[in-house]
Amino acid sequence: MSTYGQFCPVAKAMEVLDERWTMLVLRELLTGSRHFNELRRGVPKMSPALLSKRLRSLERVGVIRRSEADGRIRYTVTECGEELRPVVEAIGAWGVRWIGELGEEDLDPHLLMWDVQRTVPVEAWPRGRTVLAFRFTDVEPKVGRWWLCVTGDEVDICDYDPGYEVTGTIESTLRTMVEIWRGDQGWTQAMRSGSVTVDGPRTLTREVPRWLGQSTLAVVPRPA
Amino acid sequence: MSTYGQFCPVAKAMEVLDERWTMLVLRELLTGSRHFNELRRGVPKMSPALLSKRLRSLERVGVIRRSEADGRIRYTVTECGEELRPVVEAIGAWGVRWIGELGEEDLDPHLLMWDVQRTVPVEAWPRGRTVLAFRFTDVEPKVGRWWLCVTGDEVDICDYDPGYEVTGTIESTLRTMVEIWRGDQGWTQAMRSGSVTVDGPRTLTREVPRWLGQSTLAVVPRPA
DNA sequence: CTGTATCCATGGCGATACTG
DNA sequence: CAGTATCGCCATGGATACAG
Repeated sequence: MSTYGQFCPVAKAMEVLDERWTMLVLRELLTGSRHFNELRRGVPKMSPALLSKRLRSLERVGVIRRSEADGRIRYTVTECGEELRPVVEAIGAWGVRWIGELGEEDLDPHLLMWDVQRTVPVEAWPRGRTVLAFRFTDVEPKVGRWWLCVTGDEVDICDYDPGYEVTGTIESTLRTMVEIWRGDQGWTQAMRSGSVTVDGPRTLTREVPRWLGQSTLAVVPRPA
Repeated sequence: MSTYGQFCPVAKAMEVLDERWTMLVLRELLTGSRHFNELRRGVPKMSPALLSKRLRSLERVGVIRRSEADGRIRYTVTECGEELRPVVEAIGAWGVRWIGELGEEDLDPHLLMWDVQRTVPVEAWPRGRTVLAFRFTDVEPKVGRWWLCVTGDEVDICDYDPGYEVTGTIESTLRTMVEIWRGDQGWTQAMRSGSVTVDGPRTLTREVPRWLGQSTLAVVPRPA
């Protein structure tokens, strides 16, 4: 961790926070990830060695606590770490407002479906098993087909056909789905314009937007 | 500028903001610096080449605007940049609360006196010329003696004796003065304990704390 | 005053494989 | 599950000098 040689609190804070990946690890911790491999899912392009190193840094500074429970290692956010939530939120709000352009390389389907999976409002779904298939038309089939299975309170995401009867299929480009997730465009607009199509029972078109969540930053108003 | 390959707004924002020095340059811009060498005074340990590079990045993203006025180049914060103020403030507030320990290398007297100079509440000072001498006992004399001259609205800081009659002398370690500036400890406490001594007319002891400013983050309450 | 130009070393980080 | 180990690159950024 290199230093700035300044006593300014912003400088002292950034000595920790400006290291590559750190803020994203923090984001994961603050959204509830507590185990190593759980964190990895949120930052899949980060090497495990580096993640390990960052976790140590954060522990040293006092942002997280490392403990063992049930034979598993658990990382929990301390009070000090919890107070970084406003920082992460402020950065996110600024980012969603001012960094609108996404490169192709930002459009990671695994990340999107992982986000989708963990924000499914199960209470809005039917009680029995419901399977929603996703089809992204602009990426190679291997990462373009997903199945979201909701059974009671249980939510599963698969990148292979789990074999259950499919209730409906959502088709769009990956980019469109990401933009909807981020709140850059709305479901209704996208469906009306045809950039998203929902195949299945007629009622599904109305259900889908209520069955799927969005980024917490989607509600942030955009600059005029 | 390296990328994270994530569509998350936090990730997209950090692609810009996590580069070394960027947040400190931003801090300077948001506190009113508009010219290259003015910015340099705020980040003296940053090479001019790198500062130039960062300014270009920030301009490309839309955070600042580069313009020419009176034959000088001027950097102004855009609306996009202005909206980073909450981010910088949140980071500063967290930093002053949780990163208390300062290394010797953080104690830069030039930076401190530059800060002191630009936050002098001139209206609290006498109308005529007043000169306050600073003496830091724990650093080499070359950077341990300073003269703060306030004449009407004009404030000057010198690292050499300007020759005017000295109204009073403040003596302490550099560390103590930095801590007072940051709000880690109060003037009254420091003077009572003897870690700061004020030499001059008897009233000066009461005047000095009102003549000198503090970091804007000094008022942030500290963790119990 | 406002930067550029150049050079060089470092070490951060990415990639991959492997382990208790 | 939760990391280590190793390796090697190249880009970052520090230093210095110089220019319009």
